Amino acid sequence: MGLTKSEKFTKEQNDISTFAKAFAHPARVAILQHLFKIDTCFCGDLVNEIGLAQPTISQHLKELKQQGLIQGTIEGTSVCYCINKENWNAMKGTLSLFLDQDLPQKTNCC
Amino acid sequence: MGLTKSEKFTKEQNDISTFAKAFAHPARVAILQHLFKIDTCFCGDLVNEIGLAQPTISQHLKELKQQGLIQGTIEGTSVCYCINKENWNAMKGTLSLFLDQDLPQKTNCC
DNA sequence: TATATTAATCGTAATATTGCAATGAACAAA
DNA sequence: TTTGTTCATTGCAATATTACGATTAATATA
Repeated sequence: MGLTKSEKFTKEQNDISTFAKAFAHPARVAILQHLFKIDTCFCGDLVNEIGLAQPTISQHLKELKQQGLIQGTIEGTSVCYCINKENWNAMKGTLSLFLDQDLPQKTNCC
Repeated sequence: MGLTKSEKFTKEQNDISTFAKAFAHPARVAILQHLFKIDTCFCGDLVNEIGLAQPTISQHLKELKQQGLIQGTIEGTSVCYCINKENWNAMKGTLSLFLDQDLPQKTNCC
């Protein structure tokens, strides 16, 4: 069917999976890494940096923007993107709780 | 096209996105959380715990197993699943490096 | 005004993912 | 041996994702 049954899961579980989806594609990972690395606000050379077509990059940027992980402001003909630090930290908090889970102390049985 | 162009990205970028894909679905998040919570090795009531059909759960388990995040051993007619702690920690390490990136100290320009 | 630049959007094609009914394989128990 | 239990696999349908050419919108510049 291809349709995730979100209503079967808790908000936390849906949040975690939605955050994960945000960087479940290497192009979006590359975009985010680049925005972190560049110390001036970054605009449109992501297309050169990453080897994908402009509409493709634009589409990935749109997804990241919808998730709130990045934000963009128009500057003349170009658009200036950067990390939304607040939302990034919120994501980090949610995912850290998930990743840092501890196993009950026992000898693994399998 | 629907085909990710993995060859355009670094191994690290592909690793991060592949790990993220592992829990980019709430059912897999729920499975992992349950395996963490249960203090005895877990077998097959994931189907009851989560409200999806047995083949669907089985398919999600297969993906998690292929990623190495869980492992299963056969016990009679049932299969005992648990977290592969070593690989989980490896994933945690890779993702933490990504999530803990710091922005260069500057006033946000957008 | 005309032209160039930048980036979003539209439309489309191809592949991936999700979900489940039906079936099969392995084993336990009667 | 037959029956029941548990879980994997197969096959299929529906939706989602990825990618890009063509176009559009907005602005800057000549």
